[in-house]
Amino acid sequence: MKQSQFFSKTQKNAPAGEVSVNAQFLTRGGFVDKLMAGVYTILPLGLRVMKKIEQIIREEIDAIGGQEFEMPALHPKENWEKTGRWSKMDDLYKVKDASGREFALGPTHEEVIAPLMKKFVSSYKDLPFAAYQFQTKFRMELRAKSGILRGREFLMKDLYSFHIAEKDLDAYYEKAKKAYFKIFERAGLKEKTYLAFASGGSFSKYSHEFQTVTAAGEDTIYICEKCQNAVNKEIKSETPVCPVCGGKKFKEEKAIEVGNIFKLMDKFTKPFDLKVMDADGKEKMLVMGCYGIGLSRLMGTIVEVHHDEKGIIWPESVAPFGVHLISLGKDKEAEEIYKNLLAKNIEVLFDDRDVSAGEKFADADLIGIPWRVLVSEKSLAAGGVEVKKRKEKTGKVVSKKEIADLIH
RNA sequence: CGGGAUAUAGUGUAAUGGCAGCACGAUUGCUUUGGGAGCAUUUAGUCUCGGUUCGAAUCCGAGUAUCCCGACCA
Repeated sequence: MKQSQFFSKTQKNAPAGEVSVNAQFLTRGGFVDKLMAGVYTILPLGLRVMKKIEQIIREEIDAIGGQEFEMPALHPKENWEKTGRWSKMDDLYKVKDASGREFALGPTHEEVIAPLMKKFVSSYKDLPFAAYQFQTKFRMELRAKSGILRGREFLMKDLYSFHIAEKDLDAYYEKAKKAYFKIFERAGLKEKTYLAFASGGSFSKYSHEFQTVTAAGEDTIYICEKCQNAVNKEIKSETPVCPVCGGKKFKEEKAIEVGNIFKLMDKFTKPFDLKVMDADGKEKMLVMGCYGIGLSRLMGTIVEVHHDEKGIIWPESVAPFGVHLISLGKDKEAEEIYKNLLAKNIEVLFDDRDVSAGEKFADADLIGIPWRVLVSEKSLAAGGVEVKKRKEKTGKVVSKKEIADLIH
């Protein structure tokens, strides 16, 4: 992609009052644009990152047998009344059409998938079953905050699993837990992400959150010094020792919840009477698990974790481009390198703009593409191009032919 | 939802009751190219509604929006 033709533009200053790091850099870099509090347009640069994250999640969820589908965002009121959440859930967006009929804008999709399963699952032989989607969710946050970390409309991956027996749910739950660790590892958050025990609601003792340690986090977690599992502050008083190893020493940290897995048991299968025939010829109520990851929140969290004073430092796995190619008055030579890199399936953002060198460097640092390849009078005289990693201070000159091998 | 702060051009700001100004950005042209360069050109604004006043960006009231703290948050 040539930067001169790219839709996104960078800004020198962040809007006044915007204090969160993710909002500042993502806005200035041209990744997102705020429409209103908690509601963001994802610009082309941001969408590239989101698609990378989405693909990582897709691969890992497919690997544990999830089947991708897509449910509507607009839900009939009746389904939400059936589960009691129409009146109980206070962050539910409710909309009315001209005839006065009411709908919910989906904050989550148990009310849609449970009745859906009734149509497709009729025997224990159909189980276990797991389905997931990437979908825009709506939650009426009274106080949207922290840039894209807590929005009113946001993209989420939600996975739901259905089982004939609790032990099957338990087994799948453990598989999902492992898949989640892989996802956060691949997204560049391995060192900072902890499994945290959280409130399990009315049916199970605990749910599990994946908490990434960052100062921008809204939650407080206590990390067990012995086994590195964590406990959310909300249950810390009733869980004074580590539920995994019994350890008593904890480190307190601010963290952001990047994922949550939950055993719902029959909470949503019951209202929809989701029963099937088991092998013993008796009808059984299904049990259910749900597993969520907020993609937009994950993108914001990655920025909170990976940045310096100049801008974002994307992990290679989620970077919008692999290489930022900068030409300083050497467009012809740069064009040739651009084409060669593209031919090798490397994603390149080619800064062919007619602006000063300083502006190009500042933008490259802000946007945060992992590799910078510079073509200039100086680099050509030294034998080729200068290649520099975003996270490193200095680069080195390599010949034009060596670039692709270096970058892989 | 409770509390606090703020609201002037795309962004940052000035004008405190008397001509809405500056900088950055954007635009067009020229020049320039190793850390946000220069000259010229064009562009665009007082959140909304009401009140006080000869006169309101400025004072008063209400509303709205945004940010922050808290509460809430499968």
